[in-house]
Amino acid sequence: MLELAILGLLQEAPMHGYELRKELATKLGTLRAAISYGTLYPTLKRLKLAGWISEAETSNDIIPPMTSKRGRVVYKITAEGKERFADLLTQTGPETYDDAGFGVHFTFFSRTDRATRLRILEGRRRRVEERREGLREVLSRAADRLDAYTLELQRHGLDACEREVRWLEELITNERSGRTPAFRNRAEITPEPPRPQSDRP
Amino acid sequence: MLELAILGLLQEAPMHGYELRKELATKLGTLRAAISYGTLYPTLKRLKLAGWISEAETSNDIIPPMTSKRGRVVYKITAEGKERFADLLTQTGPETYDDAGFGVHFTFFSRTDRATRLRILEGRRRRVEERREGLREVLSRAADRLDAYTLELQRHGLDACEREVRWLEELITNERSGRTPAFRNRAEITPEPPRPQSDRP
DNA sequence: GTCCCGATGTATCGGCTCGATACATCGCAA
DNA sequence: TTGCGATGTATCGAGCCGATACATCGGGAC
Repeated sequence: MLELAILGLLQEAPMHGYELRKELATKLGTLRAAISYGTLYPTLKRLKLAGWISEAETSNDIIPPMTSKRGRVVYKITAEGKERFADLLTQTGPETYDDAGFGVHFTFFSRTDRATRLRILEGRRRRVEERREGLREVLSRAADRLDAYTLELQRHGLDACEREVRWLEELITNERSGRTPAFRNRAEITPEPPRPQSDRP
Repeated sequence: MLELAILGLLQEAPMHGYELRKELATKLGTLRAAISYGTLYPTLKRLKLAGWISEAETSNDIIPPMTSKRGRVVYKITAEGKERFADLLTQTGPETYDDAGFGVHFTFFSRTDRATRLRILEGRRRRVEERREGLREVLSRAADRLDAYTLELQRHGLDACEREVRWLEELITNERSGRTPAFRNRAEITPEPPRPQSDRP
């Protein structure tokens, strides 16, 4: 999964490890806090060894922010890497439908075809529905065996599942009807009834 | 975290691995699908080595469903294990506030004191609020740099965060006002005030 | 002036966890 | 009678995280 994410980001621009991590954090921030270095650097090594990525020349610095030339290693994607990316993006397995896998695939949805998008959305929906049914099962069958806190947790989980299923169904409908980029057609991000902190002068 | 969960379950009744896994799946099913055997059995070994749990005699079978005496190993918690459980339940660190840790702690909330419950609820709220702020940041600052799908994912994540914060605040209010077992006051799943878990014939 | 801290940057190590796999027994149905 | 699914214990490889180490740079405190 991390492999897919790295290839996807490097396809946009060459980057070094530190930058990749930050980019990963903002784009995939929905799923995990940030990838750890203990994962990132060995993976970069592995991808380089496999030939999907290669070190870019440090001479012409594409990246503006930093100045001098310490150890910084800039990677770029290779032609084989692009093929690999396309393959990974299209291939689906069970791991495609859990939180991390779905998030990464979804992030790169604009780079794949509608059929794949639909397949993944429906697979994810199936997965969440299974979880939902499991929770309903527990709540209806084992409710008397569980204490109030455990029950409350299950209810909250059930709620989240139902909400996600609805979200997925909306997205699926959009895909089917041709409106590719899914979203709330509201022009703003903030319906947000009360007044949180969205005032910016 | 798994350690805490196992000790908690074994405090209710002696169990063997397979049973623990099922119990884990229903009680903590909200967080993860089910713990894998590759994790469970080594952990049981480790806990036994540490002295927190011990093998129960297979002679008198406490568990009704199964019959004969294959390899089945039934574990029970030791006195040291109970202390350990109480410690783990009270101690809080950063890992207490991520999904898995919070879920396990919450599941055993009825076995700890109100002060600890409040501390954990507030810690979790802080954590989710941080994530929420991060997402708002991205949505307001980097919105033009991201494609529609990525944005939609962030929005969905933000939504989930806001929802969880509201849920946590409700729970915190309940705790503060003395209404210990948190719940929707709907009668549907039994208010459950007068029956903790101390019934064993 | 200098000294320390936080951001930038690469890298490794131990430990937890998962998924796959292997092996073995039991009850039941084709 | 055969064989399949549930029950049950156990190991292995690989991915990932958190902690840690090391090194440079810019800027603010003193």
